[in-house]
Amino acid sequence: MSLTAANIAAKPKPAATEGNGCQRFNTMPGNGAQPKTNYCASCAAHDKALCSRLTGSDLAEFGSMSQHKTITAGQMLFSEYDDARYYYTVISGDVRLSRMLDDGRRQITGFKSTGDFIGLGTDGHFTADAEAINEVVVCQFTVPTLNQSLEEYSVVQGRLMEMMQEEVINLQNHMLLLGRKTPMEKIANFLVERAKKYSGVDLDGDAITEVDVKLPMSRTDVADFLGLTIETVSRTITKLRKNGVIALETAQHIVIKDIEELELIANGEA
Amino acid sequence: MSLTAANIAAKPKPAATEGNGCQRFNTMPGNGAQPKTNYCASCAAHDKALCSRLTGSDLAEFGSMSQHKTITAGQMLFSEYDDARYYYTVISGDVRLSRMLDDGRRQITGFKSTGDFIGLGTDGHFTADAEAINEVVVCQFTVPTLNQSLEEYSVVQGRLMEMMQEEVINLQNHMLLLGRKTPMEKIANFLVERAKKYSGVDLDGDAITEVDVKLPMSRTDVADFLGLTIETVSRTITKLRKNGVIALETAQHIVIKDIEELELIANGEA
DNA sequence: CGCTGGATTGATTACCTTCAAGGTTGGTGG
DNA sequence: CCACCAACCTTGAAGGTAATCAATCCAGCG
Repeated sequence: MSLTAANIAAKPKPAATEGNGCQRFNTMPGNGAQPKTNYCASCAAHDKALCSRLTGSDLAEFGSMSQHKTITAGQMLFSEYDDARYYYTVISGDVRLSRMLDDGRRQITGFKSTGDFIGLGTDGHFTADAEAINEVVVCQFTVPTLNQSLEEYSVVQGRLMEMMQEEVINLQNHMLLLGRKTPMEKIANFLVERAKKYSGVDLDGDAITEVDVKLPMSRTDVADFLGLTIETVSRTITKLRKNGVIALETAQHIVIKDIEELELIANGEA
Repeated sequence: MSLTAANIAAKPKPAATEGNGCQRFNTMPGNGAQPKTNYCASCAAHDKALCSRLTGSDLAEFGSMSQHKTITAGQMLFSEYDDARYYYTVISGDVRLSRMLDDGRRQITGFKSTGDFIGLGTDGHFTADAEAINEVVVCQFTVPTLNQSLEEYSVVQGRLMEMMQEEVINLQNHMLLLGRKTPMEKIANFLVERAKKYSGVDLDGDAITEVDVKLPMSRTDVADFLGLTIETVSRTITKLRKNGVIALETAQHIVIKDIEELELIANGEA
Protein backbone atom coordinates (compact mmCIF):
# COMPACT_ATOMS: atom_id res chain seq x y z
CA MET A 1 0.00 0.00 0.00
CA SER A 2 0.99 3.59 -0.32
CA LEU A 3 0.41 6.65 1.78
CA THR A 4 -1.02 8.47 -1.17
CA ALA A 5 -2.67 6.86 -4.11
CA ALA A 6 -1.63 9.57 -6.52
CA ASN A 7 1.67 9.17 -8.28
CA ILE A 8 4.17 11.93 -8.09
CA ALA A 9 4.26 14.17 -11.11
CA ALA A 10 7.28 14.23 -13.32
CA LYS A 11 8.44 17.79 -12.69
CA PRO A 12 9.13 18.38 -9.05
CA LYS A 13 9.19 22.01 -8.00
CA PRO A 14 11.28 22.18 -4.85
CA ALA A 15 10.16 24.69 -2.26
CA ALA A 16 13.28 25.14 -0.20
CA THR A 17 16.71 25.45 -1.76
CA GLU A 18 17.59 22.01 -2.98
CA GLY A 19 20.98 20.42 -2.75
CA ASN A 20 21.67 21.60 0.76
CA GLY A 21 20.09 18.45 2.05
CA CYS A 22 23.09 16.74 3.46
CA GLN A 23 23.54 13.01 3.27
CA ARG A 24 22.22 11.04 6.18
CA PHE A 25 24.55 11.00 9.19
CA ASN A 26 26.41 14.03 8.00
CA THR A 27 24.88 16.00 10.79
CA MET A 28 25.96 13.45 13.33
CA PRO A 29 28.12 15.29 15.81
CA GLY A 30 31.71 14.23 16.13
CA ASN A 31 32.42 10.57 15.75
CA GLY A 32 31.61 9.48 12.21
CA ALA A 33 32.44 5.88 13.04
CA GLN A 34 29.63 5.58 15.54
CA PRO A 35 27.41 2.60 14.71
CA LYS A 36 24.30 3.51 12.77
CA THR A 37 22.09 1.77 15.27
CA ASN A 38 23.05 4.09 18.04
CA TYR A 39 22.64 7.15 15.94
CA CYS A 40 18.92 6.93 15.32
CA ALA A 41 18.38 5.40 18.74
CA SER A 42 19.87 8.47 20.34
CA CYS A 43 17.98 10.92 18.12
CA ALA A 44 16.04 13.47 20.11
CA ALA A 45 12.95 12.82 18.02
CA HIS A 46 13.02 9.03 18.09
CA ASP A 47 10.79 8.47 21.10
CA LYS A 48 7.83 10.32 19.64
CA ALA A 49 8.54 9.85 15.94
CA LEU A 50 7.39 7.55 13.19
CA CYS A 51 10.36 5.28 13.91
CA SER A 52 9.68 5.01 17.63
CA ARG A 53 8.81 1.32 17.49
CA LEU A 54 11.88 0.31 15.54
CA THR A 55 15.03 -0.83 17.29
CA GLY A 56 18.40 -2.32 16.46
CA SER A 57 19.20 -3.15 12.87
CA ASP A 58 15.68 -2.39 11.68
CA LEU A 59 15.98 1.12 12.99
CA ALA A 60 19.39 1.52 11.43
CA GLU A 61 18.21 0.29 8.07
CA PHE A 62 15.08 2.43 8.14
CA GLY A 63 17.10 5.46 9.15
CA SER A 64 19.65 4.89 6.42
CA MET A 65 16.99 5.75 3.86
CA SER A 66 16.50 9.20 5.31
CA GLN A 67 18.38 12.46 5.04
CA HIS A 68 18.73 15.33 7.44
CA LYS A 69 18.13 18.84 6.21
CA THR A 70 18.47 22.18 7.94
CA ILE A 71 16.17 25.11 7.23
CA THR A 72 16.78 28.61 8.45
CA ALA A 73 14.15 30.75 10.14
CA GLY A 74 11.51 31.99 7.73
CA GLN A 75 12.39 29.56 4.96
CA MET A 76 9.69 27.39 3.39
CA LEU A 77 9.94 23.64 3.72
CA PHE A 78 7.28 23.40 1.04
CA SER A 79 4.31 25.37 -0.29
CA GLU A 80 0.71 24.48 -0.84
CA TYR A 81 0.17 22.80 -4.23
CA ASP A 82 3.81 21.71 -4.48
CA ASP A 83 4.26 18.13 -5.58
CA ALA A 84 4.78 16.05 -2.47
CA ARG A 85 8.24 14.61 -2.97
CA TYR A 86 9.23 14.16 0.65
CA TYR A 87 7.71 13.42 4.01
CA TYR A 88 9.36 14.88 7.06
CA THR A 89 9.92 14.28 10.74
CA VAL A 90 10.94 17.31 12.77
CA ILE A 91 14.18 16.72 14.67
CA SER A 92 14.47 20.17 16.21
CA GLY A 93 12.98 23.61 15.84
CA ASP A 94 9.42 24.65 15.09
CA VAL A 95 7.43 24.56 11.87
CA ARG A 96 4.13 26.26 11.15
CA LEU A 97 1.64 24.75 8.73
CA SER A 98 -0.82 27.16 7.21
CA ARG A 99 -3.41 27.68 4.52
CA MET A 100 -4.17 31.01 2.95
CA LEU A 101 -6.99 32.79 1.16
CA ASP A 102 -6.27 34.87 -1.91
CA ASP A 103 -6.58 38.13 -0.03
CA GLY A 104 -3.96 37.13 2.51
CA ARG A 105 -6.10 35.86 5.35
CA ARG A 106 -4.27 32.94 6.88
CA GLN A 107 -5.15 30.01 9.11
CA ILE A 108 -2.35 28.15 10.82
CA THR A 109 -3.43 24.53 11.03
CA GLY A 110 -0.71 23.42 13.38
CA PHE A 111 2.70 23.93 14.88
CA LYS A 112 5.07 21.00 14.47
CA SER A 113 8.12 20.29 16.57
CA THR A 114 10.42 17.49 17.68
CA GLY A 115 9.06 14.09 16.70
CA ASP A 116 6.08 15.39 14.73
CA PHE A 117 5.40 14.03 11.27
CA ILE A 118 4.80 16.42 8.40
CA GLY A 119 3.01 15.11 5.36
CA LEU A 120 -0.39 14.06 6.66
CA GLY A 121 -3.21 15.49 4.64
CA THR A 122 -1.46 15.14 1.32
CA ASP A 123 -2.89 13.80 -1.89
CA GLY A 124 0.16 13.90 -4.10
CA HIS A 125 0.39 17.64 -3.56
CA PHE A 126 0.89 19.40 -0.28
CA THR A 127 -2.23 21.05 1.02
CA ALA A 128 -0.56 23.65 3.23
CA ASP A 129 2.48 25.87 3.47
CA ALA A 130 5.22 24.72 5.83
CA GLU A 131 7.58 27.39 7.14
CA ALA A 132 10.39 27.29 9.65
CA ILE A 133 9.72 29.52 12.66
CA ASN A 134 13.32 29.21 13.82
CA GLU A 135 16.21 27.07 12.65
CA VAL A 136 14.74 23.66 11.94
CA VAL A 137 16.31 20.26 11.33
CA VAL A 138 14.14 17.68 9.64
CA CYS A 139 14.65 14.03 8.79
CA GLN A 140 13.22 13.47 5.33
CA PHE A 141 12.17 10.43 3.32
CA THR A 142 11.19 10.53 -0.31
CA VAL A 143 7.56 9.63 -0.79
CA PRO A 144 8.22 6.37 -2.68
CA THR A 145 10.84 5.34 -0.15
CA LEU A 146 8.55 5.84 2.79
CA ASN A 147 5.66 4.13 1.05
CA GLN A 148 7.84 1.10 0.45
CA SER A 149 9.08 1.15 4.03
CA LEU A 150 5.52 1.15 5.28
CA GLU A 151 4.99 -2.18 3.58
CA GLU A 152 8.20 -3.57 4.93
CA TYR A 153 7.88 -2.40 8.52
CA SER A 154 4.37 -2.95 9.78
CA VAL A 155 5.23 -1.32 13.10
CA VAL A 156 6.05 1.88 11.23
CA GLN A 157 2.75 1.72 9.43
CA GLY A 158 1.00 1.13 12.72
CA ARG A 159 2.72 4.11 14.24
CA LEU A 160 1.76 6.25 11.26
CA MET A 161 -1.85 5.19 11.62
CA GLU A 162 -1.73 6.11 15.27
CA MET A 163 -0.22 9.49 14.51
CA MET A 164 -2.94 10.16 11.96
CA GLN A 165 -5.56 9.32 14.56
CA GLU A 166 -3.97 11.76 16.98
CA GLU A 167 -3.90 14.38 14.26
CA VAL A 168 -7.59 13.96 13.54
CA ILE A 169 -8.39 14.31 17.23
CA ASN A 170 -6.20 17.41 17.46
CA LEU A 171 -7.87 18.99 14.47
CA GLN A 172 -11.33 18.25 15.87
CA ASN A 173 -10.36 19.83 19.18
CA HIS A 174 -9.11 22.85 17.36
CA MET A 175 -12.31 23.11 15.36
CA LEU A 176 -14.24 23.31 18.61
CA LEU A 177 -11.88 26.05 19.73
CA LEU A 178 -12.14 28.02 16.49
CA GLY A 179 -15.87 27.72 16.14
CA ARG A 180 -17.12 28.04 19.67
CA LYS A 181 -14.60 29.41 22.14
CA THR A 182 -14.13 33.02 23.24
CA PRO A 183 -10.82 34.80 22.72
CA MET A 184 -10.02 34.38 26.42
CA GLU A 185 -10.74 30.65 26.24
CA LYS A 186 -8.70 30.33 23.08
CA ILE A 187 -5.62 31.97 24.58
CA ALA A 188 -5.93 30.00 27.81
CA ASN A 189 -6.36 26.80 25.83
CA PHE A 190 -3.33 27.58 23.73
CA LEU A 191 -1.12 28.28 26.73
CA VAL A 192 -2.25 25.15 28.54
CA GLU A 193 -1.62 23.00 25.47
CA ARG A 194 1.83 24.49 25.08
CA ALA A 195 2.55 23.89 28.75
CA LYS A 196 1.46 20.27 28.55
CA LYS A 197 3.45 19.51 25.44
CA TYR A 198 6.62 21.44 25.90
CA SER A 199 7.23 22.38 29.50
CA GLY A 200 8.35 18.88 30.44
CA VAL A 201 6.54 19.31 33.74
CA ASP A 202 3.88 16.81 34.74
CA LEU A 203 0.93 19.10 35.23
CA ASP A 204 -1.21 16.44 36.84
CA GLY A 205 1.04 16.25 39.84
CA ASP A 206 -0.02 18.32 42.82
CA ALA A 207 2.00 21.18 44.13
CA ILE A 208 2.60 22.61 40.69
CA THR A 209 3.06 26.29 41.12
CA GLU A 210 4.67 27.86 38.11
CA VAL A 211 5.11 26.57 34.57
CA ASP A 212 7.37 28.16 32.00
CA VAL A 213 6.00 28.37 28.49
CA LYS A 214 8.14 29.45 25.58
CA LEU A 215 6.42 30.78 22.49
CA PRO A 216 8.79 30.60 19.54
CA MET A 217 6.15 31.97 17.18
CA SER A 218 5.06 35.59 16.80
CA ARG A 219 1.80 37.10 18.03
CA THR A 220 0.68 37.13 14.41
CA ASP A 221 1.19 33.38 14.26
CA VAL A 222 -0.76 32.90 17.47
CA ALA A 223 -3.55 35.05 16.09
CA ASP A 224 -3.69 33.10 12.84
CA PHE A 225 -3.71 29.84 14.76
CA LEU A 226 -6.55 30.87 17.05
CA GLY A 227 -8.65 32.78 14.55
CA LEU A 228 -8.10 36.15 16.23
CA THR A 229 -6.44 39.45 15.41
CA ILE A 230 -3.03 40.22 16.79
CA GLU A 231 -4.52 43.03 18.91
CA THR A 232 -7.01 40.72 20.55
CA VAL A 233 -4.23 38.25 21.31
CA SER A 234 -2.17 40.98 22.89
CA ARG A 235 -5.04 42.42 24.90
CA THR A 236 -6.13 39.01 26.14
CA ILE A 237 -2.62 38.12 27.27
CA THR A 238 -2.48 41.46 29.05
CA LYS A 239 -5.73 40.69 30.82
CA LEU A 240 -4.41 37.33 32.02
CA ARG A 241 -1.27 39.06 33.21
CA LYS A 242 -3.21 41.70 35.14
CA ASN A 243 -5.32 38.98 36.73
CA GLY A 244 -2.15 37.33 37.96
CA VAL A 245 -2.85 34.05 36.13
CA ILE A 246 0.30 34.47 34.06
CA ALA A 247 3.39 36.66 34.01
CA LEU A 248 5.51 37.77 31.08
CA GLU A 249 9.22 37.27 31.35
CA THR A 250 9.51 38.44 27.76
CA ALA A 251 6.91 38.48 25.00
CA GLN A 252 7.98 34.95 24.02
CA HIS A 253 8.46 33.63 27.52
CA ILE A 254 5.36 33.32 29.62
CA VAL A 255 5.17 32.02 33.17
CA ILE A 256 1.89 30.41 34.15
CA LYS A 257 1.25 31.38 37.75
CA ASP A 258 -2.01 29.49 38.24
CA ILE A 259 -2.28 26.51 35.92
CA GLU A 260 -5.54 25.26 37.43
CA GLU A 261 -7.25 28.57 36.91
CA LEU A 262 -5.93 28.70 33.38
CA GLU A 263 -7.33 25.26 32.65
CA LEU A 264 -10.70 26.29 34.00
CA ILE A 265 -10.71 29.32 31.75
CA ALA A 266 -9.63 27.18 28.80
CA ASN A 267 -12.65 24.91 29.23
CA GLY A 268 -15.15 27.71 29.75
CA GLU A 269 -15.59 26.87 33.42
CA ALA A 270 -14.44 30.16 34.85
CA MET B 1 -1.08 -3.60 13.03
CA SER B 2 -4.15 -2.13 14.59
CA LEU B 3 -6.16 0.97 13.96
CA THR B 4 -5.86 1.96 17.57
CA ALA B 5 -3.10 0.94 19.87
CA ALA B 6 -5.27 1.03 22.94
CA ASN B 7 -7.10 -2.11 23.88
CA ILE B 8 -10.81 -1.95 24.40
CA ALA B 9 -11.89 -1.81 27.99
CA ALA B 10 -13.74 -4.72 29.51
CA LYS B 11 -17.08 -3.07 30.14
CA PRO B 12 -18.57 -1.75 26.96
CA LYS B 13 -21.28 0.86 27.37
CA PRO B 14 -23.40 0.77 24.23
CA ALA B 15 -24.72 4.09 23.06
CA ALA B 16 -27.59 3.07 20.87
CA THR B 17 -30.03 0.37 21.85
CA GLU B 18 -28.16 -2.88 21.48
CA GLY B 19 -29.59 -6.07 20.10
CA ASN B 20 -31.41 -4.41 17.26
CA GLY B 21 -28.32 -4.82 15.16
CA CYS B 22 -29.55 -7.41 12.73
CA GLN B 23 -27.29 -10.11 11.35
CA ARG B 24 -25.51 -9.33 8.16
CA PHE B 25 -27.66 -9.73 5.05
CA ASN B 26 -30.88 -9.55 7.00
CA THR B 27 -31.57 -6.22 5.46
CA MET B 28 -31.01 -7.60 2.01
CA PRO B 29 -34.16 -6.92 0.08
CA GLY B 30 -36.12 -9.84 -1.22
CA ASN B 31 -34.13 -12.81 -2.41
CA GLY B 32 -32.25 -14.36 0.52
CA ALA B 33 -30.58 -16.86 -1.78
CA GLN B 34 -28.70 -14.20 -3.70
CA PRO B 35 -24.96 -14.91 -3.66
CA LYS B 36 -23.02 -12.99 -1.01
CA THR B 37 -20.64 -11.61 -3.59
CA ASN B 38 -23.32 -9.71 -5.37
CA TYR B 39 -24.78 -8.31 -2.22
CA CYS B 40 -21.85 -6.14 -1.15
CA ALA B 41 -20.97 -5.43 -4.76
CA SER B 42 -24.38 -3.88 -5.26
CA CYS B 43 -24.32 -1.93 -2.00
CA ALA B 44 -24.98 1.77 -2.52
CA ALA B 45 -21.98 2.64 -0.36
CA HIS B 46 -19.49 0.25 -1.91
CA ASP B 47 -17.99 2.57 -4.51
CA LYS B 48 -16.88 5.15 -1.97
CA ALA B 49 -16.48 2.95 1.09
CA LEU B 50 -13.65 1.22 2.87
CA CYS B 51 -14.36 -1.94 0.88
CA SER B 52 -14.29 -0.21 -2.51
CA ARG B 53 -11.14 -1.99 -3.66
CA LEU B 54 -12.36 -5.46 -2.75
CA THR B 55 -14.13 -7.63 -5.29
CA GLY B 56 -15.41 -11.16 -5.67
CA SER B 57 -14.84 -13.60 -2.84
CA ASP B 58 -12.62 -11.20 -0.91
CA LEU B 59 -15.45 -8.70 -0.79
CA ALA B 60 -17.91 -11.37 0.24
CA GLU B 61 -15.67 -12.63 3.01
CA PHE B 62 -14.89 -9.14 4.25
CA GLY B 63 -18.55 -8.22 4.20
CA SER B 64 -19.55 -11.34 6.05
CA MET B 65 -17.82 -10.00 9.13
CA SER B 66 -20.03 -6.94 9.21
CA GLN B 67 -23.54 -6.27 10.41
CA HIS B 68 -26.11 -3.80 9.29
CA LYS B 69 -27.85 -1.66 11.85
CA THR B 70 -30.64 0.86 11.53
CA ILE B 71 -30.85 3.99 13.68
CA THR B 72 -33.87 6.22 13.84
CA ALA B 73 -33.70 10.01 13.54
CA GLY B 74 -32.25 11.64 16.63
CA GLN B 75 -30.78 8.46 18.09
CA MET B 76 -27.13 8.34 19.10
CA LEU B 77 -24.82 5.95 17.30
CA PHE B 78 -22.32 6.58 20.09
CA SER B 79 -21.32 9.29 22.51
CA GLU B 80 -18.04 10.98 23.25
CA TYR B 81 -15.98 8.99 25.77
CA ASP B 82 -17.80 5.74 24.99
CA ASP B 83 -15.53 2.75 24.54
CA ALA B 84 -15.01 2.30 20.84
CA ARG B 85 -16.44 -1.15 20.17
CA TYR B 86 -17.43 -0.71 16.54
CA TYR B 87 -16.38 1.16 13.46
CA TYR B 88 -19.03 2.13 10.97
CA THR B 89 -19.63 2.79 7.32
CA VAL B 90 -22.73 4.77 6.48
CA ILE B 91 -24.96 2.95 3.99
CA SER B 92 -27.76 5.49 3.88
CA GLY B 93 -28.94 8.53 5.80
CA ASP B 94 -26.98 11.32 7.46
CA VAL B 95 -24.97 11.37 10.66
CA ARG B 96 -23.62 14.39 12.50
CA LEU B 97 -20.42 14.19 14.51
CA SER B 98 -20.05 16.78 17.23
CA ARG B 99 -18.10 17.84 20.27
CA MET B 100 -19.57 19.81 23.14
CA LEU B 101 -18.45 22.15 25.87
CA ASP B 102 -19.87 21.79 29.37
CA ASP B 103 -22.16 24.76 28.96
CA GLY B 104 -23.78 23.32 25.85
CA ARG B 105 -21.83 25.09 23.14
CA ARG B 106 -21.41 22.62 20.33
CA GLN B 107 -19.19 22.24 17.30
CA ILE B 108 -20.20 19.83 14.58
CA THR B 109 -16.99 18.37 13.16
CA GLY B 110 -18.59 16.74 10.17
CA PHE B 111 -21.63 15.32 8.44
CA LYS B 112 -21.29 11.72 7.29
CA SER B 113 -23.35 10.02 4.62
CA THR B 114 -23.27 7.14 2.16
CA GLY B 115 -19.83 5.56 1.96
CA ASP B 116 -18.26 7.63 4.73
CA PHE B 117 -16.29 5.90 7.45
CA ILE B 118 -17.02 6.69 11.09
CA GLY B 119 -14.36 5.93 13.63
CA LEU B 120 -11.43 8.08 12.58
CA GLY B 121 -10.05 10.11 15.43
CA THR B 122 -10.53 7.42 18.03
CA ASP B 123 -8.08 6.30 20.66
CA GLY B 124 -9.97 3.46 22.22
CA HIS B 125 -12.74 5.85 23.13
CA PHE B 126 -14.83 7.88 20.74
CA THR B 127 -13.91 11.54 20.71
CA ALA B 128 -17.21 12.87 19.45
CA ASP B 129 -20.94 12.30 19.59
CA ALA B 130 -22.50 10.64 16.56
CA GLU B 131 -26.22 11.21 16.02
CA ALA B 132 -28.59 10.21 13.26
CA ILE B 133 -30.10 13.21 11.48
CA ASN B 134 -32.66 11.05 9.74
CA GLU B 135 -33.09 7.29 9.51
CA VAL B 136 -29.63 5.86 9.08
CA VAL B 137 -28.35 2.44 8.07
CA VAL B 138 -24.76 1.64 8.94
CA CYS B 139 -22.53 -1.33 8.22
CA GLN B 140 -20.57 -2.04 11.38
CA PHE B 141 -17.44 -3.99 12.20
CA THR B 142 -16.23 -4.67 15.70
CA VAL B 143 -12.93 -2.96 16.37
CA PRO B 144 -10.89 -6.18 16.72
CA THR B 145 -12.49 -7.63 13.60
CA LEU B 146 -11.66 -4.64 11.50
CA ASN B 147 -8.15 -4.42 12.87
CA GLN B 148 -7.56 -8.01 11.88
CA SER B 149 -9.06 -7.45 8.47
CA LEU B 150 -6.72 -4.56 7.90
CA GLU B 151 -3.81 -6.96 8.23
CA GLU B 152 -5.39 -9.49 5.95
CA TYR B 153 -6.54 -7.14 3.19
CA SER B 154 -3.85 -4.63 2.40
CA VAL B 155 -6.10 -2.90 -0.12
CA VAL B 156 -8.53 -2.18 2.68
CA GLN B 157 -5.77 -0.74 4.78
CA GLY B 158 -4.66 1.35 1.84
CA ARG B 159 -8.15 2.64 1.33
CA LEU B 160 -8.43 3.48 5.02
CA MET B 161 -5.17 5.39 4.87
CA GLU B 162 -6.46 7.29 1.88
CA MET B 163 -9.71 8.10 3.65
CA MET B 164 -7.80 9.38 6.66
CA GLN B 165 -5.76 11.64 4.40
CA GLU B 166 -8.94 13.01 2.89
CA GLU B 167 -10.34 13.56 6.34
CA VAL B 168 -7.27 15.53 7.46
CA ILE B 169 -7.53 17.72 4.36
CA ASN B 170 -11.23 18.25 5.00
CA LEU B 171 -10.62 19.23 8.59
CA GLN B 172 -7.87 21.65 7.60
CA ASN B 173 -10.17 23.25 5.05
CA HIS B 174 -12.81 23.60 7.68
CA MET B 175 -10.36 25.16 10.12
CA LEU B 176 -9.64 27.85 7.54
CA LEU B 177 -13.36 28.39 7.21
CA LEU B 178 -13.99 28.57 10.95
CA GLY B 179 -11.05 30.78 11.75
CA ARG B 180 -10.94 33.19 8.87
CA LYS B 181 -14.07 33.29 6.75
CA THR B 182 -17.01 35.66 7.07
CA PRO B 183 -20.53 34.34 7.69
CA MET B 184 -21.39 34.95 4.05
CA GLU B 185 -18.32 33.03 2.89
CA LYS B 186 -19.07 30.22 5.31
CA ILE B 187 -22.62 29.74 4.07
CA ALA B 188 -21.59 29.96 0.42
CA ASN B 189 -18.80 27.48 1.07
CA PHE B 190 -21.17 25.10 2.78
CA LEU B 191 -23.72 25.19 -0.02
CA VAL B 192 -21.07 24.69 -2.70
CA GLU B 193 -19.59 21.72 -0.83
CA ARG B 194 -23.01 20.17 -0.47
CA ALA B 195 -23.71 20.73 -4.13
CA LYS B 196 -20.46 19.11 -5.18
CA LYS B 197 -20.87 16.09 -2.98
CA TYR B 198 -24.53 15.34 -3.16
CA SER B 199 -26.16 16.92 -6.16
CA GLY B 200 -24.78 14.30 -8.53
CA VAL B 201 -24.25 17.02 -11.10
CA ASP B 202 -20.81 17.67 -12.53
CA LEU B 203 -20.30 21.29 -11.62
CA ASP B 204 -17.20 21.68 -13.78
CA GLY B 205 -19.19 21.22 -16.92
CA ASP B 206 -20.29 24.37 -18.66
CA ALA B 207 -23.89 25.31 -19.09
CA ILE B 208 -24.75 24.47 -15.52
CA THR B 209 -27.66 26.62 -14.58
CA GLU B 210 -29.38 25.37 -11.48
CA VAL B 211 -28.28 22.91 -8.83
CA ASP B 212 -30.58 21.37 -6.25
CA VAL B 213 -29.15 21.09 -2.75
CA LYS B 214 -30.95 19.19 -0.04
CA LEU B 215 -30.14 20.02 3.56
CA PRO B 216 -31.27 17.16 5.81
CA MET B 217 -29.91 18.92 8.90
CA SER B 218 -31.50 21.76 10.83
CA ARG B 219 -30.38 25.39 10.81
CA THR B 220 -29.02 24.78 14.29
CA ASP B 221 -26.81 22.03 12.90
CA VAL B 222 -25.60 24.28 10.11
CA ALA B 223 -24.84 27.01 12.65
CA ASP B 224 -22.91 24.61 14.87
CA PHE B 225 -21.00 23.33 11.86
CA LEU B 226 -20.02 26.78 10.64
CA GLY B 227 -19.40 28.45 13.98
CA LEU B 228 -22.34 30.83 13.69
CA THR B 229 -25.66 31.44 15.40
CA ILE B 230 -28.87 30.16 13.90
CA GLU B 231 -30.03 33.74 13.31
CA THR B 232 -26.94 34.60 11.32
CA VAL B 233 -27.35 31.46 9.24
CA SER B 234 -30.93 32.40 8.47
CA ARG B 235 -30.15 36.02 7.69
CA THR B 236 -27.27 35.11 5.42
CA ILE B 237 -29.35 32.61 3.48
CA THR B 238 -32.02 35.26 3.11
CA LYS B 239 -29.46 37.69 1.75
CA LEU B 240 -28.31 35.15 -0.85
CA ARG B 241 -31.92 34.56 -1.78
CA LYS B 242 -32.63 38.27 -2.20
CA ASN B 243 -29.52 38.59 -4.35
CA GLY B 244 -30.86 35.86 -6.60
CA VAL B 245 -27.88 33.59 -6.10
CA ILE B 246 -30.08 30.92 -4.56
CA ALA B 247 -33.77 30.18 -4.17
CA LEU B 248 -35.59 28.31 -1.42
CA GLU B 249 -37.94 25.57 -2.43
CA THR B 250 -38.38 24.76 1.24
CA ALA B 251 -36.09 25.47 4.17
CA GLN B 252 -34.33 22.16 3.54
CA HIS B 253 -34.33 22.35 -0.23
CA ILE B 254 -32.23 25.06 -1.77
CA VAL B 255 -31.76 25.74 -5.46
CA ILE B 256 -28.50 27.32 -6.45
CA LYS B 257 -29.24 29.75 -9.25
CA ASP B 258 -25.71 30.97 -9.87
CA ILE B 259 -23.12 28.40 -8.87
CA GLU B 260 -20.18 30.39 -10.20
CA GLU B 261 -21.10 33.45 -8.20
CA LEU B 262 -21.58 31.27 -5.12
CA GLU B 263 -18.13 29.77 -5.57
CA LEU B 264 -16.62 33.23 -5.87
CA ILE B 265 -18.31 34.28 -2.66
CA ALA B 266 -17.16 31.08 -0.94
CA ASN B 267 -13.54 31.87 -1.73
CA GLY B 268 -13.73 35.51 -0.73
CA GLU B 269 -13.42 36.68 -4.31
CA ALA B 270 -16.68 38.52 -4.54
C1' DC C 1 -58.29 24.29 14.09
C1' DG C 2 -54.93 24.96 17.40
C1' DC C 3 -50.54 23.32 18.81
C1' DT C 4 -45.56 22.72 18.50
C1' DG C 5 -40.92 23.10 16.80
C1' DG C 6 -38.26 25.19 13.61
C1' DA C 7 -37.21 29.18 10.71
C1' DT C 8 -37.31 33.96 9.81
C1' DT C 9 -37.24 38.78 10.83
C1' DG C 10 -36.53 42.87 13.84
C1' DA C 11 -34.17 45.86 17.45
C1' DT C 12 -30.53 46.40 20.47
C1' DT C 13 -26.18 45.50 22.49
C1' DA C 14 -21.65 43.87 23.26
C1' DC C 15 -17.60 42.52 21.60
C1' DC C 16 -14.13 42.15 18.52
C1' DT C 17 -12.06 44.30 14.61
C1' DT C 18 -10.16 48.14 12.52
C1' DC C 19 -7.49 52.11 12.40
C1' DA C 20 -3.97 54.59 14.63
C1' DA C 21 -0.34 55.75 17.80
C1' DG C 22 3.13 54.70 21.11
C1' DG C 23 6.38 51.51 23.32
C1' DT C 24 9.78 47.87 23.47
C1' DT C 25 13.41 45.04 21.80
C1' DG C 26 17.27 43.56 19.14
C1' DG C 27 20.46 44.43 15.58
C1' DT C 28 23.53 47.49 12.88
C1' DG C 29 26.70 50.86 12.04
C1' DG C 30 28.86 55.10 12.97
C1' DC D 1 29.07 52.90 23.38
C1' DC D 2 25.34 54.93 21.78
C1' DA D 3 22.18 56.42 18.18
C1' DC D 4 19.34 54.82 14.85
C1' DC D 5 16.27 51.74 12.69
C1' DA D 6 13.09 48.10 11.88
C1' DA D 7 10.14 44.71 13.49
C1' DC D 8 7.20 43.42 16.78
C1' DC D 9 4.22 44.11 20.58
C1' DT D 10 1.11 46.81 23.29
C1' DT D 11 -2.34 50.22 24.09
C1' DG D 12 -6.06 53.49 22.77
C1' DA D 13 -10.33 55.13 20.30
C1' DA D 14 -13.95 54.44 17.09
C1' DG D 15 -16.85 51.68 14.38
C1' DG D 16 -19.07 47.61 12.42
C1' DT D 17 -20.70 43.15 12.65
C1' DA D 18 -22.51 39.30 14.50
C1' DA D 19 -24.62 37.87 18.97
C1' DT D 20 -28.40 38.40 21.89
C1' DC D 21 -33.05 39.15 23.07
C1' DA D 22 -37.63 39.04 21.37
C1' DA D 23 -41.47 38.58 18.33
C1' DT D 24 -43.61 36.66 14.29
C1' DC D 25 -44.16 33.38 10.75
C1' DC D 26 -44.69 28.87 8.86
C1' DA D 27 -45.27 23.82 8.18
C1' DG D 28 -46.56 19.57 9.88
C1' DC D 29 -49.68 17.09 12.73
C1' DG D 30 -52.82 15.47 16.12
